[in-house]
Amino acid sequence: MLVDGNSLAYRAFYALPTDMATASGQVTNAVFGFTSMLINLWRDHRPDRIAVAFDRPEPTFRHQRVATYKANRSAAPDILRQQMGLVREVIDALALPTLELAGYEADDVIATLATEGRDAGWDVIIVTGDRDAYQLVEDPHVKVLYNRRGVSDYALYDEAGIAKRTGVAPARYVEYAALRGDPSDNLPGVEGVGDKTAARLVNEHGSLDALFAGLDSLSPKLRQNLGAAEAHVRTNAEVMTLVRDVPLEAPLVDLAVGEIDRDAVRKLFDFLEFRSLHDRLAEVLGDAPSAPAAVLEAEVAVFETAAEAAAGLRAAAGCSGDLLAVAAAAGGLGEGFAFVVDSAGGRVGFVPGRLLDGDGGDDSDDGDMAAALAAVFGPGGPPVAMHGAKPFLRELVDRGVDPVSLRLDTMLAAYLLDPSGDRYDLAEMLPRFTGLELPGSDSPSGQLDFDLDAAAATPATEAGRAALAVDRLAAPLREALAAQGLAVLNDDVEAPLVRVLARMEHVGIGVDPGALARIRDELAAETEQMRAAVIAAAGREFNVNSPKQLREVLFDELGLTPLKRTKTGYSTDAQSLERLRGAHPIIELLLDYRELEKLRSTYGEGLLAEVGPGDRIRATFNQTVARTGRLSSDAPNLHNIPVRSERGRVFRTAFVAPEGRRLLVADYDQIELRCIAHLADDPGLIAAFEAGDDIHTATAARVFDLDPAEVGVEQRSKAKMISYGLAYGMEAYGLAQRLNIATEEAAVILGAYFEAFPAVRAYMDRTVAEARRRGYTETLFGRRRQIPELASQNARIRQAGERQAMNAGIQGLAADIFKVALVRLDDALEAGGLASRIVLQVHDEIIVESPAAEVGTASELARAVMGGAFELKVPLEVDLQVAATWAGAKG
DNA sequence: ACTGACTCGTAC
DNA sequence: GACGTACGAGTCAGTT
Repeated sequence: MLVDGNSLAYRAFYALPTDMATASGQVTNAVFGFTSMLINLWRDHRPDRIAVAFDRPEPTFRHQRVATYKANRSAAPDILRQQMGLVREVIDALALPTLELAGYEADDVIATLATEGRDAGWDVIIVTGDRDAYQLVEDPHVKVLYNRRGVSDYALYDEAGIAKRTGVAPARYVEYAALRGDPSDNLPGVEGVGDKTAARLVNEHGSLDALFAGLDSLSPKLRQNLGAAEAHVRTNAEVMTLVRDVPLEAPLVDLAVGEIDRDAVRKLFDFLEFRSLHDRLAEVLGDAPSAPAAVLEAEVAVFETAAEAAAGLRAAAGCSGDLLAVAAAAGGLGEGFAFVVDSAGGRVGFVPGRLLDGDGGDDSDDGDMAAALAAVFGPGGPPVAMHGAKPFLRELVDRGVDPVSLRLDTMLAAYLLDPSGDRYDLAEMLPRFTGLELPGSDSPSGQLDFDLDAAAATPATEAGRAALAVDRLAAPLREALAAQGLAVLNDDVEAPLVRVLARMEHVGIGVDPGALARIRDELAAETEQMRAAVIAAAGREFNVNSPKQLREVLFDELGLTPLKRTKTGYSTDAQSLERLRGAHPIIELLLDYRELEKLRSTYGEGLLAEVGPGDRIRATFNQTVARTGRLSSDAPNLHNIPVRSERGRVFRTAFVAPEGRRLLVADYDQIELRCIAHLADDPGLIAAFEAGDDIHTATAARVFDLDPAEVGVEQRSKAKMISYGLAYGMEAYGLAQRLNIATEEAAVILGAYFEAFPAVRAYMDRTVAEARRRGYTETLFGRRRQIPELASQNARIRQAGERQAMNAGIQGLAADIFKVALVRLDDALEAGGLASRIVLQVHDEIIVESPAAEVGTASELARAVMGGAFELKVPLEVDLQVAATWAGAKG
């Protein structure tokens, strides 16, 4: 078996996602795919010998013969090249011989050995993704195993197989390929000759000599094209013919397969985190199955009395050692929580919830328990590690304990290491970072696991295992964070932010349910009227909320012209309806109905359903959801409360400060555009901000080369649109849609923008290039985001990845700055001894509920803290409003 | 009754 | 195909 190493690694790289990486950040997709294929090949074909051939970087005779040979090849991405060394290490560990020779390609080496093997009567299988090897196929001894796509789809071709695939016999493959050309090697074929014609010509004439001698028998066009191309077809043939007598040092028979160094393999596979591959390899080699991963064993002691529990907690609080690992029971603090008592011994204590609720025994030692909780989690307590700590912290806050001691949240750490996950659970993380498994998880043997412990798992054992898992994860995660430059972001921003968010969730924001209900009721009455009007205009009853039924009405029955398609049919979205305005009275009615119904259902009904005790809404703020580092909000989502439309904005009047208090609304002015100015270091954009005037007017002045006083409304609006679209990688087409102008015109404006702010374009290009090279983007704070789409072969997916890359650095930096401001403002309000509380945040806006007497102080703090959260090359300006409701004085 | 895909619309 | 990041309401088809 002769393997083309470069070809296989290349295939593997493009077949597998580049977010496949070890905990320390080494991308492994190519080396994984390569290794996986190698193991499969071994398993399926059991060769007596295997050798792997590699290309050399030096030019070959082909480059000398054809100056443009492979000139169209772009360099392999860094993240592939990095892995070639690892591919070699895998081969070495498996003790397979490798071959390479300056001046020759891997194919030539393979051709030489294949020829030698054939002559010696051996069966030879050539493994490659390069079609040139087809010429080597020869019944009955030489076959090609051609890797089609992915890492597991390959076909074994004999002469008939090659003939079926190409239309010619292997012996004629070179002539055929010379005629059709090889775009990947930058060898053009004959104009007008593709697969089919090339095969026909070769089959009818045989050799190139015969073909060119018999041109007269061909159609005029073909004759002309062939005649014109004769020289380079002959050159193609020369270059495509593989060299069968490469001067190798040793003959085939000496290509001994060495003894596999199982220790080295284990070490390397451990480093690469190839656990399943290691098992597969062991199976193929007939080794005894490797010992199943060690199972995490926690010895859980359940405290029976409050006094016992308090003593245990105090002892834990006294241990000034490493992180104290804690885990709540699945039902939350009310059900109990566990903490690690003895890390080395795997001993864990569990405090049942009943002890916390003053039900702990004959004597009432609630005070004792509360004090003990505070001693562990409050000021002066030991550093604590948890997994997904926020709900627990929230419950502590609910119970009057101020939880300040969280240092590591393993879920947050996993998010920081790779924010693209959709969930971060302990059972998955533990084996990935430690080689341990939680009891009851699927065993690698694949057997059904009727684990009695798992079946009988109680809240105590579950929480105990979780606490110990957190304990075991702490060190490797800290290492991984440090290795990826994420330690500071974690320690100074994300981990402290958990408490800030827990406090915000605890406090909630005040609402006026009466006002909310009135808004809802009015909307309900109006939507009903609008619904009736739509039905009347349609001429029949139907469900207006159903896009499917609406499609039938608009496009089948009323005969309106559809403008846009969705996956399932014509689109009825607002943009399409807008363009149909005037075509039928129903359109206007529909647009009004949609607006009102959206407000009624999502915000009217939705918000009322979330009003809690004290007339306050307590949303959940998610810290591990948004891929860019932003926060998200749910139950309810308070990040999309309407503001742009008059009707929608009314909901903000229902978000109120209680009697005697005010809402202080502080928001960053143009933070993302300021981030762009800073990151791009664009003198023009920076100057536009420093001028302090209206940024969009200043931008328009530069783009259209005008005095700011001369900038018209239209021009300002165009500049504004570009500025907003910039962070999202908007193109001319998108701009044209927004401005309702021709794409060509939009392209001109966009061109003028980038001419006025050239460093912005340079920044965008640089960002994409760097992300493509590294496989991830990084904000100034070191926050990473993996973008595997950048390596996609699909242009649409790749371009989407490019826009994500451009956006991540910008939106991410704004998010970093904002989070710093949140943490510091919460601190500052507390340090100032104020009763003001942060009650809400919306990406660039912080809302503080402040006693009337504190409003001045709180405002100053907010402006100072937010404005000083990070130093950019442009000032960070903060707008402040104080009002009784979120609607405020002005927008 | 539940779930997930889909469409649509709201925010920054 | 064309503007990034979220969440949620409602419809609809399929499953339990």
